[in-house]
Amino acid sequence: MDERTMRDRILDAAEARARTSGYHGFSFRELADDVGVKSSSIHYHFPTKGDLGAALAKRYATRAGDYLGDPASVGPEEAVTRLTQLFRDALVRDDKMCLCGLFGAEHESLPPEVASATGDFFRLVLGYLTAAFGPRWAGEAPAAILARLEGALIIARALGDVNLFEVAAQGPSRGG
Amino acid sequence: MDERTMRDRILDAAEARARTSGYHGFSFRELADDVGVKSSSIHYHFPTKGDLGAALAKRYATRAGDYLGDPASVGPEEAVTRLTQLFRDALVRDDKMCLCGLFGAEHESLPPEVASATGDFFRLVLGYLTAAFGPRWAGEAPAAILARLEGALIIARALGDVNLFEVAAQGPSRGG
DNA sequence: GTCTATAATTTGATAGAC
DNA sequence: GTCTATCAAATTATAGAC
Repeated sequence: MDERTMRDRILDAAEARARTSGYHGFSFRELADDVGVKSSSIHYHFPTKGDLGAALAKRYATRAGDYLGDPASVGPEEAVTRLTQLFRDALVRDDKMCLCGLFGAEHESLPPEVASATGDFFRLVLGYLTAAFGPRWAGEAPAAILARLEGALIIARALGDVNLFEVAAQGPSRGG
Repeated sequence: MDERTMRDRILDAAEARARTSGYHGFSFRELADDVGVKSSSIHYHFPTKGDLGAALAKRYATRAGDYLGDPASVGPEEAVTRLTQLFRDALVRDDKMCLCGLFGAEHESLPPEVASATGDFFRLVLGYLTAAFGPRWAGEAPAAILARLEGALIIARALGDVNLFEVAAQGPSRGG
């Protein structure tokens, strides 16, 4: 049996489509077909597409935060390793974009509540790295690390070459 | 007078919208209104949306190549400087995404001809950096530099903070 | 080359029965 | 909570007059 709530099943279907096509690239009808209900039932759980998009970004950020854990107890290297693995999972395990990377690229065309929740994801990750690095950190800036991972995902997927992600994710520290 | 050809006026309007909303986020009707014609006239110049999207990505790549110049005559530092300025212009001057960064994120949901032309942009830039760096280059990999710039654009726009682009674009070489 | 007109489909969203 | 039925608007695209 499917133990997920209908709300979660809808969010799962929406996330899969949004991470492939973006906010403007999926419809309530498609989600309804994916889940096996009618589109009016989707509207019962999420009155508007903006509501759904915002819930999508919020759940995505919450899950990322849970995966990354407490920055105070991981240390700088482990923090970067965990974040890198989060993006590698998106590429290899899910074969999908980072939801908020794609929403971030569409930022100006999103309903305000979706744009806001997308921003929260980036603030969460930057805050995580900043906290894990501590005030004495002299290495690559949190924004540079996160940017590299978002971009690496795009390039690797656009060129169909997983290794390009590893090359880009490796960053400045090239063993040699 | 407007010296641009109708084809270019359409591409200009389409680029502005695509760089804000993505491939799935604009319509022929909107472009027609922007340019001041009917949507059937847009179809005369670009029979399908895929034709338009591919032309968009091709023109974008060509212009980027013209801006970057011959890699054999610029040297590694100047090559990175020029590429960085290309992305800074997108953020500050245009207040738009990189067209191919957004198309790349939507890659799996694009018509084949658009996905292909988008890939050409990334191949062009990576080839440019690779050529400018030469075989003895031991610094940051071309894919890492390009990834950082694409991601920096997304993050800076999503958080409405131009300085985040500069921080991320700065990369590993932090003067201190 | 641009227009009017239109086709066929899809979109986000609502009303009301069950 | 899901359904049927429906809406008004928008979508990509085509046919044919001018």
